[in-house]
Amino acid sequence: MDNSSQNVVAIKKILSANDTGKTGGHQGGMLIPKTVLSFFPDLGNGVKNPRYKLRFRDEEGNVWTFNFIYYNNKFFSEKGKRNEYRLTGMTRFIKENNLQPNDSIILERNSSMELCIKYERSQVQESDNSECMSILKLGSSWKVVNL
DNA sequence: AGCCATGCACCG
DNA sequence: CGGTGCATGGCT
Repeated sequence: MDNSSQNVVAIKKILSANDTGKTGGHQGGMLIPKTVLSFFPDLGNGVKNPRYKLRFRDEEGNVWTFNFIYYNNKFFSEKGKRNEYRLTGMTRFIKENNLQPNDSIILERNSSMELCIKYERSQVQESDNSECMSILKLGSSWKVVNL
């Protein structure tokens, strides 16, 4: 095995309200805390606002393209103050999965360097449809019966 | 350092 | 024209 290139395989980011767009922001993505940067390819600081397009596969097999951007104008202009990383282009992913603030997004890299994305809910879903659609865990002697 | 917010460009 | 993302300012 050769693990010299990457040792961080999975990261988890708890979504802020702004990340999900709930606060009226339309930045379309989330901030990447520096503590989790080693998961991502190095963007360097040679140019202003460098970026990569990264493809992530979700658990249903859909592929999403997000932009990993380093906003670093702090190092390129007198008045620049930006020095942070963001992953953008996630609006549709967040909407389709109905992700809320405090939910988590988990990014993983498998052995072939393929990126995957999944999510984890920390809040109980709003009880609009709690009547009949709770998650059901089936034991081996149970089966689903259609009425 | 991280999160909130927004004017504008682009694109369907 | 509405939704989306860029780039950036500002607040905590």
